[in-house]
Amino acid sequence: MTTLYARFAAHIDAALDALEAEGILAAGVDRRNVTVEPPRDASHGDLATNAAMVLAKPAGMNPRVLADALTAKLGALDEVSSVDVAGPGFINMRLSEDAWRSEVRMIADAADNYGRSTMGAGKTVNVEYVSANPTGPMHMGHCRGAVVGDALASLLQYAGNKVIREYYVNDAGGQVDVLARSVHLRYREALGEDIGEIPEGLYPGAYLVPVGHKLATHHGDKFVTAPESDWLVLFRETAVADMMDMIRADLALLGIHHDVFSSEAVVQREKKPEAAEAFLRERGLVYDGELEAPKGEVDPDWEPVTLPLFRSTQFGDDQDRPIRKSNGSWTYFGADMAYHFQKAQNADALIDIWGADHAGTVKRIKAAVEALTGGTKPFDVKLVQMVRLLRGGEPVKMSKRAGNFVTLADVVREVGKDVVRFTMLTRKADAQMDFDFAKVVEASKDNPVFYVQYAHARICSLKRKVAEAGIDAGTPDLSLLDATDLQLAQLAAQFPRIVESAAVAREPHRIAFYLYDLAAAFHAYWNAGNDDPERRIFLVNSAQTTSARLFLASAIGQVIANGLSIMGVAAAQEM
RNA sequence: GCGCCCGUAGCUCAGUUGGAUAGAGCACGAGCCUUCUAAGCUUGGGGCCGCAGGUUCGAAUCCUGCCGGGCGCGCCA
Repeated sequence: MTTLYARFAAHIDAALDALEAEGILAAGVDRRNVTVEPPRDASHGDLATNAAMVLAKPAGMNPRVLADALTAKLGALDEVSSVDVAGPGFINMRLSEDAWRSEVRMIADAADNYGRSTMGAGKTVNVEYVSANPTGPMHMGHCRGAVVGDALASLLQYAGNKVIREYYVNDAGGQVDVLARSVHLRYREALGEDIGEIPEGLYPGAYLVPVGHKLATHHGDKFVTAPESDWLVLFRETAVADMMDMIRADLALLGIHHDVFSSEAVVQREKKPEAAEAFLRERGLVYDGELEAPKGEVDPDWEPVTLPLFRSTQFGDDQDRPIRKSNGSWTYFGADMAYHFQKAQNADALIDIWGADHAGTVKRIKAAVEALTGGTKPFDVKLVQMVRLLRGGEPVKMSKRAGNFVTLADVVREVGKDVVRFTMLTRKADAQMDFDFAKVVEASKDNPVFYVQYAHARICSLKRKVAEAGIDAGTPDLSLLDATDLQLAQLAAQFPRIVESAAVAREPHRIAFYLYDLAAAFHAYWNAGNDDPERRIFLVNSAQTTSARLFLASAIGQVIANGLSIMGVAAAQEM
């Protein structure tokens, strides 16, 4: 038993096969653009397909002729009550009520698995997200990418992919040396020294105090006056490890757990960049050359230097990119390139979630992945736009310098994990968004989190009431569901295709918008009972109808719960 | 100067990958609670989908050029 939309896609495919066998349709015409969807206007029918229009031209046929031939086949199906051709060649189908009833039953049978797809065919997708520098706690700047990446990973799993959730720890650059020096100050402080103001350029945050204490406890004062070379590595590794513990704890507050943490330092220690460079040099994709002077503001200190450059212009970049600095060490890009090569070894496809401020480097890394994998590993970079933090419409002031940035932990503590996660998914990732502390906790339909939760809570409440009344809802007679009831089923039946299209587009926000629509339809259904008592779900005088409608309502609740689970949001039992 | 993203109702945003008469919420107007959660529902007005061309049966969606906004353009990370 397959879901309704999947089944009709198969029906249409079979009908086209039959037409090919009968010689009506030329064989081998590409069917990829054929779709089955609900028509925009419900008066057109329950399902529509564009098959005739899409296939007519490549098959050298008149769309109406093809549509008529298809119509004859589709009209013969038991589930179809009527078919007609409209406009330029749309085929509109109206389904029997039993088709929708059986979909309701299917939701109940599949339960937590309703909407799961095999589309991903078990292919492994590596999703790299967060990857915040290990120099302090998570702040709100990291939040959206974290939620979008995590929800996308869940979505892909739901759509049939194996998923690796990965975090790239940038523990090899200059910023972790700065971290180590900042910790050295805190270490001296822990030993009783008055360190005064934290100098410009070091991390001022108090979160480094415990790291200093720990080092003081373990090592006493032997590094106080020692040269930096004696303690830098130890302090750096200790600090990074502690920062990563903090970050993991922060992510756990959002329900986020990565499978793999990859260290940039380890990538370098294992000579991965050297291997990548050698591979690319062999193919003439790395060469020694000079960079052009930067455009825009003229830097008086600019001097041309010969560096090993990756030929990213060959893949559409504006400029070839250096993989090593003049001192011989790896650039961020040089190491990152090797890191992506490493990820590609264990996955069929790669996805990175980046902040929009890194948009400028997308081309070079895509170029590198293409060069290193010969284009065999699809690789997407999803950019996540900035979030503006507001409180009652006023921007929240933040200063990184002063160390008073808004931490993720604070926000989760204030408004809750579910609100943060849902809200972050109520916009396309590449659109800027506002996050207003006042609005996201508002209990109104202005706030989609509550609106969707409320629908689920109402359904749960209903189940409790019916159970308390001692009605046996075990074997409902679904023939008691009428056309009005079944409209809800039609919307619920779309869930599997929403999951698939969201997974293909890599846009988890579509789940949020769909759930909002479904919740709206349920609230309307519920309220119909306020105007007309006969339309209530719980009818005291009819256990039969009550159990049928409760079965339907439970199915809606199931779909809401499944959607929320993809988003990582709890389905409220009561509110 | 160059690159990326964006431009849809007064405001905040969707728009099923090119489909039929472009949709929600907020705000504004008019209604709906003795009984399943009114934290809700019903209903009205409101649009040159930034502009101009192009591609085709068909464009908010794809291409080109403008206009306007955001982000980014170092051997940083």
